[in-house]
Amino acid sequence: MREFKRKARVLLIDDNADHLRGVKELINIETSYDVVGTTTSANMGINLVKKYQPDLVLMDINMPEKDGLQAIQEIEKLELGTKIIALSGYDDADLIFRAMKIGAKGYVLKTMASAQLIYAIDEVLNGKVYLPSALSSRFFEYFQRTFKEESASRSEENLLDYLTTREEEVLDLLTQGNNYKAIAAKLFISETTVKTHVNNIFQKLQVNDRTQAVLYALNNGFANKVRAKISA
Amino acid sequence: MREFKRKARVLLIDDNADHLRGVKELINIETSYDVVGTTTSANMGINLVKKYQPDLVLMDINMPEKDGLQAIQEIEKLELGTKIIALSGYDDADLIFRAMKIGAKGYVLKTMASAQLIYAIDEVLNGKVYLPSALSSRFFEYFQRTFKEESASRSEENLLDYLTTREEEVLDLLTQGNNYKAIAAKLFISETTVKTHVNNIFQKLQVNDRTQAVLYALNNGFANKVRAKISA
DNA sequence: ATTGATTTAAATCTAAAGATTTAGAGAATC
DNA sequence: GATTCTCTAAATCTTTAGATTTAAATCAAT
Repeated sequence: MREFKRKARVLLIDDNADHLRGVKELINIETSYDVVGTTTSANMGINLVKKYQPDLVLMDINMPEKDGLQAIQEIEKLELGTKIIALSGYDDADLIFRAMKIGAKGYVLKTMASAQLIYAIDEVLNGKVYLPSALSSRFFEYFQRTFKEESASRSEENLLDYLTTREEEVLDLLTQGNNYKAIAAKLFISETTVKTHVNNIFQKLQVNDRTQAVLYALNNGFANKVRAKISA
Repeated sequence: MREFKRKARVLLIDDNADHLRGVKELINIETSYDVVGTTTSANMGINLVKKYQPDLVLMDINMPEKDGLQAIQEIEKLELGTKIIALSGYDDADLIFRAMKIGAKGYVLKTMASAQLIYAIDEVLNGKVYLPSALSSRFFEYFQRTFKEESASRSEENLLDYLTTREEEVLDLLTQGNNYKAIAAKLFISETTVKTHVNNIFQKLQVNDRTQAVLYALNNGFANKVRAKISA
């Protein structure tokens, strides 16, 4: 599991100096990785990433000065392939979700056993994404809740269902920012016909103008609906 | 782990009759759960769910007749609180992602050890979401790839960055479907001023009308941007 | 102190959007 | 065969929307 061509280089960022020392010693004693730097400042950490280009960063995300999540995003923007494991005191689902969303390859609680942290480091350095099962469970619940609302609002009464296929085509072109002339050209019909369709769409969606129609469509899964029809 | 007030009721759906029998025996021998029904047809499975209202459904998602994912969605729509574990022969990231997205509480490969399946059933019946770590790794890679594109296009050149705060407020109201008059009223400024702002927004976003402006905003993380400022 | 950016505002004009009515042709339903 | 639905189209009219120019007040920064 833990064979590397060269010793993997690790950078530690944690505003708690005690915890920082503890993790550093843990890595030095229990693994063959090199701790190339430690810092209690997120901003300094970003500079050290640029300087040392470590393979892995352990990032505390509960820091007062700068948000650790923001720091992760900035490191990701550098596109150095730096792998990041978020360290946190909280198993808050929203935090976990946001960390993973912006590209963290792992998320470990500070209260977890040292072996858990080392295992996570090993896995991530081996190119995997690792979340302890207790946390991945949290993540998935949050994930499903997030996507549930979409399908829930879609299951109620979706005014989009009343549209005819032609009206769907017109609305699709509306959601791409086309005006009457462009829609007429693309559908090979007259501009007045397009106006008729658009007005009917407004009636059915109970809106007053194209912007509202487009917003309704986007907020009620129109794109998914159209793509589903195309792929079916 | 495996204490229930009443014996949990399980329904098996798998077009492979042999596999179906095998899983049924496995559950009968190794667990205390009741297999209340088995079927090789997805449509029949949905009917059986309505009839028996099982606690858990094991759903094969690689069936010829009907797509297992679609069947999962239909069961979810019934809102009976039925927990579903997807069974599949493939560890395809897209399949895993889609299954979890529509509400599957687990995803287990047919090639996995029996113990793995039983563990997944236990966990899910205990209210958890369970993905074997090999598969959750796949899931997360897919998840991050999906969200990466968003932040990537955001990191390039985001024309939204050139907007002034007032212009952001106006655009925010545009993305809610307001016309000039409504925006003027909400910002306590004249309609002509709003027009000026809107025209400046068009220039900066390089678009021709409000619909395109709204679409640009939504496709480039405008909502997130505004909310971030508010919460900061 | 002056420059530059932002916010405000008005006037004017053209173009586009939206509302409403009417209507014919074809397909599907009953 | 009659009816309903969909797609097509035009005419007319009113209302927004959008382009362009000009300009005053405010404010931050050099």
